[in-house]
Amino acid sequence: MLDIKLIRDNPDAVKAGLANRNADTDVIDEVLALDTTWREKLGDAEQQQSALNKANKAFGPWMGARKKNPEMPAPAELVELLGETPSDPETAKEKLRLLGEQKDKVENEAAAILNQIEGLLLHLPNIPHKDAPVGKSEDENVVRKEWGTKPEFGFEPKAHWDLVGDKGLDLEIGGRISGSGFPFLRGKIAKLERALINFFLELHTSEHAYTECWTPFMVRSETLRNSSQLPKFYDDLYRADERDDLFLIPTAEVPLTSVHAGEIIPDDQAPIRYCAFTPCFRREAGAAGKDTRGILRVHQFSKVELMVVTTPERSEAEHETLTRCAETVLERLNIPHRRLELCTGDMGFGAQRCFDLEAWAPGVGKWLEVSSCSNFGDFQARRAKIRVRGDDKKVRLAHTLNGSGLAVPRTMIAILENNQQADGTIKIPEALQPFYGAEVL
RNA sequence: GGAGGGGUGGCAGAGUGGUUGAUUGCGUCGGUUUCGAAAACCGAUUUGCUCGAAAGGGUAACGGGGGUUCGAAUCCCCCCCCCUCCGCCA
Repeated sequence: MLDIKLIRDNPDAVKAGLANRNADTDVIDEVLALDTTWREKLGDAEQQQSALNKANKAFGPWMGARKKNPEMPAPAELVELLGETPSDPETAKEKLRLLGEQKDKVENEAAAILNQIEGLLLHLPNIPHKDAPVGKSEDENVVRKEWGTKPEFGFEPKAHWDLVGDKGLDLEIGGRISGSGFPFLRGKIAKLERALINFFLELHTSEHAYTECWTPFMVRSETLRNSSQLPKFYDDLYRADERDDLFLIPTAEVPLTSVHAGEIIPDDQAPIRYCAFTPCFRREAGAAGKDTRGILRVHQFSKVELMVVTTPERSEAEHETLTRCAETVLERLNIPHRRLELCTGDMGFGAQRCFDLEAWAPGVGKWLEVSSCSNFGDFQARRAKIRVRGDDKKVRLAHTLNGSGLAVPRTMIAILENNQQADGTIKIPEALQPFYGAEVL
């Protein structure tokens, strides 16, 4: 969520940022107008409340005093508020009740407006970081680096769906059980899936400083709002059913981001780094008919996620570190890949800056996104109320970051397609062999 | 699913309608004392919103949301979470 104070103080900068993201900017004027009214009503209500509080505070002692002396006059606070000396407590009560109703009315009006403002803010994306390249669409993303060399084959490389039909990737059975986009794996491919998950986790926990987590795979709507999937992306989520407020997680980012929700973390405990394997469930509502073949785009997939909570001062450095951790996975697996910096028009809703890692897949002849490493700034922290406290005791919003490390299916595609041999077998990358238990698949 | 107990400040733990944002203890920070430290003593120690240039003022919060009342941490209703026991089931 954007900072209402930033919008107040610097509406033009906010609009410019939103415009770079191809987002609507008129809503900012709407928010500003509502905000002005809200603050007027709030001040009004609080002033009335203040007067009522003073009178109420004096009321009890007055009642007590009247027990000893029924002639005890009403206290000055009460007289001041009512503008007259009440004849008896019952009359005073009635008048206070009416004043309270007046106050409630204004208070409710203010609350309704605040609600409206929040509704608008919840649908606004983050403002891009000043260093993020400005651009309209994915065509303007910037390649920051390329690693490895694309393999040369003495034959026409096959796409993964033609490579492993006999090795246990069974899309039809998945379809029979659950529908399209739910791959069924058995035998060697099932084992390869497990090997990749273990390899990822082992690398990030043993060599990188991430704490392994095991999270719930279903979460409440509140948890999804914290990390900004809700309210805007409801259609992309699987919901358990209407009896429970539970959704299937689209990524481990969701449960991990809420681990420290509501907390104030001392600066010296930052950065807090977590990683977790989870299945990810996505309806892919907006992508129907796109990348339908093989396991390019599926409704359920495995992923190991990296997530960081840190101070505003450290977040940029952490962003680079996190991205490097994800890149290391690809390097160890010897997969040709590149790092893309997303332009303002292509970044995800909550990101202020984002690097995508793309693995080369020679069979399908495409770069495949296997990781998206984002710095959210304080965008998620504001929703989740995650804060940090410095040596000077000052409290400020934390920064959150996350990235895949990595998504399994597309990494698997890259391994299969890059390491295919003329005889139809696939060489297992050396780093993965201890986890897979063989050199060839 | 059934029965019961409970959710209060960093922690522990009081508080059942009126100067209680909240007794007290611990912890933490500062000071006195000391060559230094411990102990002792003194003081400080939540966060949000809002008004204000600032100083400072106002307001809100005792799991969450409603209600009763002139007034709610305290009474009523709904929901969530934790604990114990029973049932059921990996």
